[in-house]
Amino acid sequence: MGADKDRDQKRRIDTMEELAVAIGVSRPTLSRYFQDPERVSRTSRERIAQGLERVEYVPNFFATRLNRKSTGIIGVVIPYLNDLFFTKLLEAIERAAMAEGYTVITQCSHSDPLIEARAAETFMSMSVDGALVAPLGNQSDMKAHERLRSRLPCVLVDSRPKSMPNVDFVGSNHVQSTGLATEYLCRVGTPPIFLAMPRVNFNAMERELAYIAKMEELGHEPHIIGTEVLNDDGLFEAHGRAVLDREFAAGRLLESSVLCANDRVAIGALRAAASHGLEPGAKRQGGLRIMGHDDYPLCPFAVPSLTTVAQDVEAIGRASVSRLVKTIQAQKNQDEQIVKLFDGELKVRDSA
Amino acid sequence: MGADKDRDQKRRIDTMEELAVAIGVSRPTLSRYFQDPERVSRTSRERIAQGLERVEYVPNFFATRLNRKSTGIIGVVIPYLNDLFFTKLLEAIERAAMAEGYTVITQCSHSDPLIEARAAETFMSMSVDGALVAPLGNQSDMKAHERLRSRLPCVLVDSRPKSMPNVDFVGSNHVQSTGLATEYLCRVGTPPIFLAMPRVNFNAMERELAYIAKMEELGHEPHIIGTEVLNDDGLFEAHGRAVLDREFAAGRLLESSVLCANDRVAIGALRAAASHGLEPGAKRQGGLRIMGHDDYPLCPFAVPSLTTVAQDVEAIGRASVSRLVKTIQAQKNQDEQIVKLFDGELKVRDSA
DNA sequence: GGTATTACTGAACGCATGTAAAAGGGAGGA
DNA sequence: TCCTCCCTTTTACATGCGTTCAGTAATACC
Repeated sequence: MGADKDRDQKRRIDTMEELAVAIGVSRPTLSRYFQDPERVSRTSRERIAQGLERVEYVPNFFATRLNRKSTGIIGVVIPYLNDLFFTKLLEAIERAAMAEGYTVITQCSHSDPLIEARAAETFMSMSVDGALVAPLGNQSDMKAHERLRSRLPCVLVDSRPKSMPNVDFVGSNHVQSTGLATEYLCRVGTPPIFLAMPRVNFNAMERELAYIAKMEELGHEPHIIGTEVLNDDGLFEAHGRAVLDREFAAGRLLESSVLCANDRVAIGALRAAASHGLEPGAKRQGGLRIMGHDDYPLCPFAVPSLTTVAQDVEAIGRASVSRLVKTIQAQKNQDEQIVKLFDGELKVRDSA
Repeated sequence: MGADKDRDQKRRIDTMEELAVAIGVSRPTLSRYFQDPERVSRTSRERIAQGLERVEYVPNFFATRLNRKSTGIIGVVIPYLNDLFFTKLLEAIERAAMAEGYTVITQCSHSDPLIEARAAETFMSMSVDGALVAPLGNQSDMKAHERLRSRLPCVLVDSRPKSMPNVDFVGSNHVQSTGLATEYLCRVGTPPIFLAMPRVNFNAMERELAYIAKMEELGHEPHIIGTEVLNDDGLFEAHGRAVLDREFAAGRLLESSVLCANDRVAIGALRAAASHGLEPGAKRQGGLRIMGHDDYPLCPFAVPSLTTVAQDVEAIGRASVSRLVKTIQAQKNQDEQIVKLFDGELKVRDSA
């Protein structure tokens, strides 16, 4: 009977005040209990625990946050969702933040600077303890970013606008990773040309420059294609396919090494190669090779499987949260800026 | 000068009270202005607007929500992020909700019933106006779902647990879509076998059953493989590859039509086919065919490009928001339950 | 047994805003 | 000029809970 009553319909209680009279302790005692059960005596603790079994009560999120010095919330801004790189990053961030005891509120910019700026406003109005920002890129509203930074601890993730050089940053070492890829391709075949992506973010430029630097270091002539916008849907895959379709149709690059700015571009490139009857791969000495960057989750399942250089997304997520939490707990903004770059790791598969 | 001052450092104001004295109107007038500028006189309106130009002020999110009848927030629960289907759904939902003037708070279950239940708790404690729930599946904590439903308007999206039959639901008509795919494959080649996915959610079962029904309707013997869990990473692609690797290695299914439970499984299947030197496609009459379900964004870029049946994700997102908003505005829960299913659309490409 | 110390509790106040009711103020009509 | 009506503003109270601090009970010590 009692068990049935428990299971079926507990008495619903809306405020801590009601709960206090229902259990027979004072409201402040309950407040302390919810923040940390150790802060009340053992007897009260047990009494409250038993009381909570018999009722249905959820503390009001807004009321609890309103009057606290720390809201326990971390805000995350990401540019868009339809990319498995960002979703992996987000999952890593959420796991790390959860482990540290923070609540994560994510806002997606949907590639729109206005929405990104509004997300910053939202976080300020929520008094989040800190923010992790993967910025849109050149189009970002820098004033909004600055306001956010002036109010609360911020860490940039993945991409770092040149216009905000003295902010904490966690991302990939593109000089190393792109250099590694370039070097690998030079070693196993002809020096690569670089299939760029439209310069929507700063990583795009960084990788281009890293490619050029490594090529010159190795004594080769750099050659870049695909910086122009060819398709309007904004899909990286469609871009890669369009660029290589054009080249292959003109009889160019049929025996080249092609280093793509990222894996999604490379997947489009693979598609174009297949359409033209080409089989990119390490097996054919001197023939067409296609390589990506990032280690997108689908790489092992591409046809042929895509050789790439992996970003350590998990580590980037963890490190960014770790740094942010440290800054938050230090109260004031740390004096020295931190820039943490993770090296890429070669993933040799079939395509190069 | 004045412009410079504006641009550089506006006076920062923390509370509405301060703002009121700074501008010279009463605080409640400001409150009404922020909710709807039309609710104050034109003179006050202009005065406030001018005043806001000169200061930096963000209303406190928690305080504004605390004492309102409606928080203007819609909560969204999705099972995991590393799937472009859900990210597309989420984008559609966010766009639609934004257009309706709602703020969206998304919580990801990370495939964990505990986290899913906690997300429900969070939404209750935030007094969200309503919730859109894409449930985890069989493992979901049904009691948590029920509590959520008893407190606020809910609409299930994408997947509907059998244990909650009388809740509003918006999703795909799998009987129609899977039937369409089955029929198509029967028409252009040999009757398909069905490559299932582990039965993590209810759509998996629905599609299996729809396949069986259509096969029997057409007078063919249904044949299902891949219901067992073969790999531990939980990736659909790896599952599809593992199942077909095994079959092909045993010399089975080399000339069959294979209908995959979803596109990610199919992408793994394509990978397995390539590994065994097979070229699935409509071009070879009577030969191996592979077809998916969903129209995952990468389908056109697969090698060969993947024939599939598209779910209208955009429509599902819009309809779910629309229904939820309607329920919210009707105050009380609507009497009649609504189930809205969208038909799938055939996307014929190269693989089948 | 008495006193000093500690641990815990609860009354009172504060938080930043929403909101209903009362006061104000201006226009229009007599 | 005065009064009424309508709209706006203001006053006052409400929201649900964090937090401080004085008071009290419990414990330790002599």
